[in-house]
Amino acid sequence: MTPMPVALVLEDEREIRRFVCAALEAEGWQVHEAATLREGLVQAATRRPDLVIADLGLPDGDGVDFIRELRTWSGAPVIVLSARTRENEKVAALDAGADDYITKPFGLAELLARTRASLRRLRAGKPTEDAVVRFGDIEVDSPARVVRKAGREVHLTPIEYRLLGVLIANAGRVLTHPFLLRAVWGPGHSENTHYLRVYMGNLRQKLEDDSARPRHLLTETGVGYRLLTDA
Amino acid sequence: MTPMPVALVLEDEREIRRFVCAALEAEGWQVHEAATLREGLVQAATRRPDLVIADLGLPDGDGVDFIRELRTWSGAPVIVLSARTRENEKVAALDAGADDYITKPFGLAELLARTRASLRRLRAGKPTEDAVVRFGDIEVDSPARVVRKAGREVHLTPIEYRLLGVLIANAGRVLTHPFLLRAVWGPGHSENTHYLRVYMGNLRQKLEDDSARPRHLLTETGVGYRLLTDA
DNA sequence: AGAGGGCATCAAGATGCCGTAAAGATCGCG
DNA sequence: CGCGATCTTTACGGCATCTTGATGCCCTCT
Repeated sequence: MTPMPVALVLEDEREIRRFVCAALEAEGWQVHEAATLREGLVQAATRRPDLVIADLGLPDGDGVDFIRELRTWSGAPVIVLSARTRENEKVAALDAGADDYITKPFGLAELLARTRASLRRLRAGKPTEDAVVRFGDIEVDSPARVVRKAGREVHLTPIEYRLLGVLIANAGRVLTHPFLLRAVWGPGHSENTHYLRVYMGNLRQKLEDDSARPRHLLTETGVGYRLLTDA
Repeated sequence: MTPMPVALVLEDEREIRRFVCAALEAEGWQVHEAATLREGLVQAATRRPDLVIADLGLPDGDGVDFIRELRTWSGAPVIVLSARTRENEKVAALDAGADDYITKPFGLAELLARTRASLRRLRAGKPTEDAVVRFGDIEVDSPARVVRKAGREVHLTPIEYRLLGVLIANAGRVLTHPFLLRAVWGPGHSENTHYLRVYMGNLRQKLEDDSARPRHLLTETGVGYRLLTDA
């Protein structure tokens, strides 16, 4: 992967596909293309991409199925391209294992920024486990179960801490409401979205400088939340 | 430790136990004995041995569990005695934190050689783990098994002392209820959270200035307890 | 401009955990 | 066999946390 990262672009509209491919190639990616779900799976299996960019609306099937299938054997990051109109499809895709999403129409800068983020996350691997995680002036000491902000210790309740832990374990990814609810409250509570609003509010209150304008604990309207560790 | 090193022999078969103890005493060790896992943990906590020799097959549990529990608060070298020749048993014991492994039947010479090696390593390696721990006006003298507050000696019962020992060994980090219960009462008592409330209460009564507003023995509601040594 | 959905914040119950005291049960020891 | 120390268990008041509902803002669509 190190010499030349490999990307797979799965998109049926020829024009968009060319645009995305050109942008990635200019950034130093080796790009492969596919226009159908079926071809996408074949390409993914043969090319072993380090990154997949996939449209959801494909002629021969749902992009969500593609992701679910891919996830059975590959951990490569998947960025979803989606039209704004289908909000719940976005959620389904993220729940199926997508890492990020971009709403059409999108700009070049945004696309490249997200690919870089995905790649960075992949390279970092997972030395994130039980070490000390830092972002901004925040410090999460997992072995000690202690959180500090600007050196001063911050007390978190059990649920607050668990929620933060899930966000950290998936830093940079967009996590859907149902995913977070299942992860923190367990199966069966996958709908009380209001819990999340309250507890994300608490976390912001305790960790962000300006809880009204968060820099790390971000809201993805209609979809979920995301922790940004580099900002 | 220099005057007379302390050893703990954990072995259920009376004959072997006597044999090992006699050998160690002849070598200048002060020896304590235990025949069960539970008693072993109690002895280890109260005697603070410099060396532990443990059988794997105990009437009330697996010796591997003993090692794992011991390792949560003590770094003393552990030599395992075992009739089990299987490779994975050995690996399990060493993974749990054992330092050496002797297969039964074994000769006196071999046993003594290994104990000497342990002792040598102990003397050389660590300039004695901080024998005396201080926080606030409290002073815990581990080798002497004595606790003082503001110079005056405080009497602790065995359980109180063991609980304090585990907290000190993991100072600064939050210890969950099950963890503390296993470490102090042994495996199988991991649910009686109320024990902890009672004994933390006792410790606070004896050690804190204002037991209602503790400065060192802190509670993490819904999670566990932790000892703050700098405050 | 108005309606509606999603979000943030606040604040009041409801819940379950925690601390304290004190009464049994157990053990070691003389 | 009895006594004291320690451990275990029970009971209960108080409090941290969780849950739930109400309110207002912002954005989007009609």
